[in-house]
Amino acid sequence: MTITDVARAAGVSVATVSKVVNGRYGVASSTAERVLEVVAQLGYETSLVASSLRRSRTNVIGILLAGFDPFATEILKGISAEAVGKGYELLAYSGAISDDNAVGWERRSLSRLGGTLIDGAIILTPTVSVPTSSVPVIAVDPHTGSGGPSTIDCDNIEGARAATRHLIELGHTRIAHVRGRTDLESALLREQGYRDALEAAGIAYDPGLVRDGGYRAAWAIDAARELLTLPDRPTAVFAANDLSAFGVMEVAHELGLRIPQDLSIVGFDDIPEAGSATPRLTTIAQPLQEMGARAVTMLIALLEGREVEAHVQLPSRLVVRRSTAPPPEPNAP
Amino acid sequence: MTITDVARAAGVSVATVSKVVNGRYGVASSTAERVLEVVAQLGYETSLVASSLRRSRTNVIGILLAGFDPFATEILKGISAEAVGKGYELLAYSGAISDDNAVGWERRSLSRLGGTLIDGAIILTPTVSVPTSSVPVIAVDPHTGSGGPSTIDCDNIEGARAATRHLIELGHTRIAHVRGRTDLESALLREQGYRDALEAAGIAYDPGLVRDGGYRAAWAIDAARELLTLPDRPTAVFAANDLSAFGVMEVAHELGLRIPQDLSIVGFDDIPEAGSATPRLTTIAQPLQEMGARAVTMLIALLEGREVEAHVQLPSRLVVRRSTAPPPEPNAP
DNA sequence: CTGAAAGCGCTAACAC
DNA sequence: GTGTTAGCGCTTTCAG
Repeated sequence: MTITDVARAAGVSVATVSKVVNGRYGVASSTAERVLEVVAQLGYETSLVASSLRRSRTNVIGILLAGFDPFATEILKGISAEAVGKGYELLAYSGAISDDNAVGWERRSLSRLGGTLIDGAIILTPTVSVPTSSVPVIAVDPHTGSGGPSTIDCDNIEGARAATRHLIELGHTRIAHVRGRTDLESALLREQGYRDALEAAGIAYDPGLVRDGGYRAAWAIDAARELLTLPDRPTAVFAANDLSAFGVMEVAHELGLRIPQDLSIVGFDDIPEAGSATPRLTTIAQPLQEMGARAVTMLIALLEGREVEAHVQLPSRLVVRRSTAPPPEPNAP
Repeated sequence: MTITDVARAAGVSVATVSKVVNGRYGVASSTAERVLEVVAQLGYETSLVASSLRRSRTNVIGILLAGFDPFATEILKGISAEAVGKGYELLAYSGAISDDNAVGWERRSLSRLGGTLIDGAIILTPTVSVPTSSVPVIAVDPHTGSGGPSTIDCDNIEGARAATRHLIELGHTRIAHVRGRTDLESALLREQGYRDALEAAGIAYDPGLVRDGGYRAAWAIDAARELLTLPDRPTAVFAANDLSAFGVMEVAHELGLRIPQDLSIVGFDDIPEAGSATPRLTTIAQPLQEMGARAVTMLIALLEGREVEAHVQLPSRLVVRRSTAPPPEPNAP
């Protein structure tokens, strides 16, 4: 089903079909009518690939991501809701991820799609600072905050402080931290917030209570196993994201520790799964859908030649559920 | 950044660059080395668009959907997890949806991407039976069960029976149903299951207790408003999906009805949001991620020329949470 | 108003 | 081993 088939069936040239399909002027209405009829009958639809190779605009917004995890899909929901009715198509692309290309996928994806297929891109959690590209770009939860494209994130440092403070206020003093992906700024900021809150409460920072979780449940499980089998094990864990928190919960369960009686856990993100975990996870909520919506608004502004802020930060918020409680042995005065 | 730039910089022809980049034989290793160096330096990446126009295979799996809603994203998670390491890239595409193209988007998307950009497609909840297409297709939660591509769904009818039976066993007799999208087979089957269970319990089917919800919260809200302001209002509602159930919950709240004391609600799907609703929603769980995973397995089989089942049905399962309880005034014996 | 022709970036025959 | 050439399906001048 190509434009040539249509042209042949309608008895006109491909050029004419192209004009009709794209609503260009300079075609007799009788001809246009006949062509449209054939188009409808044959079910012809212009090929995105071929037209994007020739055209400068495609009205397609690309969303570049490393995989469809709960964090990414939550942002996608916001993007999708905001984009509806705006005349853009959405194309979420996840390149083939393997170990040797785990870093730098966003640059690869961008050059693979950019320039022709998509008019602009929203990149979710880029691992490296995104290079100046041929198309406008918005980065969500970016690598570094300066120099690159406009970025959107939430108040990571204050969120982490609030999480840690919550545990301190419950009476915890041995608070572990399962760190995020150290190549992301958000992970660094969350660790910083954790240390800030500790310091503000006069609790000494203990590097032995911090482990890498890489924002992934699998890694967090290893981290948690080390942490929770420590001679003087922590009574609370602040995990850098909800997925890590789930990993910690799993290990706690395995070890026979009750949550929250024996171990308190706080996550970060507030993905929908957090609310339905057992017990329901106390966490720091990021307005993920709103972040996605803002990304769309900003990208469309860019596409229309308007200026946008270099950086948008949305507030984070502590959501107390059932995974946190005072420590088993209250610190006697 | 095109292949021509690389060729010029390396002092060779574009054909040679193409051969090197694609690992074809017939290039001196010294030349290959030099080209690779330039490629790395310039950060060149072959354009998906251009190569797909020329090539027959792209190693890209397309996922065609109407929008990134919780149902679709849950399946995407399963697809993504299953596809990792299999050498395929994922491209989730949502065309610009508007009112006049709400039906038939899958055919349009398929012809827009098919043939060149993607090797095969997974279509989520197609509104019409998918035509024979140029590429292999798997449909999830399809329109009709026969004639078209291979399909995947869950046991909708038994799920709906279980949902209704659960309400009946709690003592409800006035059970309303908020119907799904009537263009989808799953919606029809769920209504059938509802009627089956009613009949099995000797409860007369009352058409006045059934309303269209279109699988959408917004529509379900209208439906619920009618249902819950009925003179002899139902004491329980079976909503065709979780999103509709949320709509019903919202109206109940608005009307001052307590859930589950005054009104019991059962949903369908068990999206992550169901577990974190207040109260937590009793629902029929579909193995959404597994359905996505199976879709990938089957599509890859098709791409490799193997045969696959025409239809895969996975079990559904009642998950009792806090939104269901016996009716306010027990039916006195 | 219509069609012929060029060319988007790339790959695959085929010459050299 | 390497380069030249012909298209993939489409849009866009530019003649007719």
